[in-house]
Amino acid sequence: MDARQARTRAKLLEALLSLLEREPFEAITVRALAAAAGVGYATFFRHYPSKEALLDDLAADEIAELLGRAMPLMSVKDSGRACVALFDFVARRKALWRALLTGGAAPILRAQFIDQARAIAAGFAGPPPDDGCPVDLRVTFATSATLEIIAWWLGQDEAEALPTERIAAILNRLAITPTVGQG
Amino acid sequence: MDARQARTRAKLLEALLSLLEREPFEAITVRALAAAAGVGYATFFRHYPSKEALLDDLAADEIAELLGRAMPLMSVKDSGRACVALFDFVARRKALWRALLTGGAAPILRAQFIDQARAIAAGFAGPPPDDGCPVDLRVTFATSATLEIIAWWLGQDEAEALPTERIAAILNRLAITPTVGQG
Amino acid sequence: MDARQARTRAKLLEALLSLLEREPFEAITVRALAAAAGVGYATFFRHYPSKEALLDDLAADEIAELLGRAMPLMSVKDSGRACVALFDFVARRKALWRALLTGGAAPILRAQFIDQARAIAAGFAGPPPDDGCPVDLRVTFATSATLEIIAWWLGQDEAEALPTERIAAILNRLAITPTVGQG
Amino acid sequence: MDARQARTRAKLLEALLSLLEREPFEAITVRALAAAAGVGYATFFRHYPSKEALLDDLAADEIAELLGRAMPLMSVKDSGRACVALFDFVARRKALWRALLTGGAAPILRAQFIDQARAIAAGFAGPPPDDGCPVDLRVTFATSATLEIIAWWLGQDEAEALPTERIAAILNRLAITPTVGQG
DNA sequence: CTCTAATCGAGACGGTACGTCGCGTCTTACG
DNA sequence: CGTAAGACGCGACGTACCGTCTCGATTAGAG
Repeated sequence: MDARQARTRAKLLEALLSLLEREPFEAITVRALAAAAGVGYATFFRHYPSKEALLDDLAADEIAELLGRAMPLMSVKDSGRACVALFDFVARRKALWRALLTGGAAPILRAQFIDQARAIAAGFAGPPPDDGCPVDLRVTFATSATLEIIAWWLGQDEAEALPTERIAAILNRLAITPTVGQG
Repeated sequence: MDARQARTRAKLLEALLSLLEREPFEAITVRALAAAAGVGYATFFRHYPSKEALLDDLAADEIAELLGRAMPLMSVKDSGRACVALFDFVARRKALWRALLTGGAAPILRAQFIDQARAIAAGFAGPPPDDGCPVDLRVTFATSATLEIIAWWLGQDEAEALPTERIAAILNRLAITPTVGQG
Repeated sequence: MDARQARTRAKLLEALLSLLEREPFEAITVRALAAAAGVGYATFFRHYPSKEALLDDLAADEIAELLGRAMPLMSVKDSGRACVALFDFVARRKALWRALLTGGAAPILRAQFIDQARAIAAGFAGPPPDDGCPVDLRVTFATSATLEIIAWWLGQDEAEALPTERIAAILNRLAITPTVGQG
Repeated sequence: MDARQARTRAKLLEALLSLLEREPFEAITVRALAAAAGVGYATFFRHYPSKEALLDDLAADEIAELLGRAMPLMSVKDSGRACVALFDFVARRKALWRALLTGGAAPILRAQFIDQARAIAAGFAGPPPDDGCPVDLRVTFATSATLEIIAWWLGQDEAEALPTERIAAILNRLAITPTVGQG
């Protein structure tokens, strides 16, 4: 791949990331994006068909990194550690994740998240415990619930927000255990 | 209140309802709405500041009716019956609820739903069991999870979709019991 | 005629007059007019088909009064006195005449003025000196030129404006004498 | 400058010119203009802030050409020739000038005309004969009177209209001589 | 002095044009 | 000769007035 292409893509991703911390995704125009990236307006469309596609790209990276931190620790008996790792990661990039989970960005992020989660779930060898709940629903539920809890936490007042261990424990109890364990 | 106003409002609500069954909310323009309602374009804005506000109104009605069916049956020991009632209601208005839970309509519906759920939760006398999970998060989680599961169910292929009792049971186990009970 | 009607008409005329001193005619909406007159919006249309018609009414009164002052003094040998009377009258209602001669009000006023001038000219018995200039053009020219000079005078800075005798003399020389006399 | 811009501007001017021959300026909407020019509606505003500005542009061209024909012939002793040239020019574009001198277009045209006339007057070296009439008023009067006489002539019935030499002579006598000469 | 009809206020309504904004395509001028 | 800059067509937005209309609530002026 052309080095210039890679550079442009990187600049666009970075620009989106920086704009997202200042205004909601819906309010970001392609023109602003191109300007912030120091790139011609038409050039944007040579790389992405829409700003949604760019966000999708950004979300893929971000989520992959998040899951890369949390999933290795995940196991039936010790999912709690994974949850703590997850919140530690999110806590370090609050502004970005707040932007990703609110407004117009949320559906795209959600879809990406579910896709990646599904891919990982498919990788697990063992047959899921059959309690009548389809695997697809398990994944959807766990993912959505996780995002929901993260979003709620990010929306709280900075001062009185729950510490990461506490919120991680809640996440584990409400979203992870019921879908991973035997129910 | 002027009888004309009430008539116009009703026509607008009905028009939105009918358009929602054909196209996603984002794709519905105010002009199309006004035309479908047989109402002047400017008249729309005399009643609602935006199509979102109209949707909010519609959602409020719809959710109030849904909760009116399900909540009376709700109790700690027998929330299952409420879940079945809920899915029976949704099943009867599949097209509409599909529209409400997908695309741009979802956030508005979600917010309405959480508001109404919070109001109901506030009505419950007894202090919630303190397991470290704030009431606000309980409500948010239960509501989101419920909507998530409904949305998943509506998204399934008609042919192989789970029967309402089965999906209701799953809803009860994943979303209701963990937040209502002692955890 | 109903006393209420007369009262409403008077209130509308007065309202227009007062609004004209604050904003140009084009910027005055029928709604503002009705409000300023303390009259229902629809009521306006029960009296005048448009704000132009109301202005026409107002202009007719105003011009009739102006001509009533100036014309009696008019004669071939002593038109100068008439011109002074004319400017004295205008000077006393500067704000109004400024409004009438600027912006959207001007054409209507002009038309009224020419009509009334033509009517008066028709009343003069003697055949006009035939120098090849049609009477209609004489009247149009004299009227327009008069209004033009008045408008210019009203547009001048208050401080350095010409005294009425001076401007009256100019009016007499440029507009009146050439059309009344033998040329 | 971009060739497209020039092309668009030309198309807009031409469109206005052609529409003016069919309907009064006030009745021409920006939408109709854009459509007649074969140009997008929003594109209009990329070139002119309002239809008035476009008319101003058109008027500037038209008046410059008119004055270009008439002024070179102008001199104290032989202004008559200039008047004839002026009416010859106007006669050749009757429809357009009728449109320019009636209705909403008139004030704009008048202002343009006075501006250009003032510029030309300022170019004349010699000090004006001081008869107590300010130069500014001279110019305003001569210009207005000229336009007035042209407008009257254009408004006459085609059949019985005065020949150009006759109306030119009248113009010279009523408007030009009194302001250029010693009065 | 009453009663009946004209007149009024209030304001909802269907229209139409406005000027703005963002999109995604396509032309052009420049390096 | 390719590429960024940006002009363009499109279409929805929300605003502002327009003039029509339907209400009741007054209020003349005729009987």
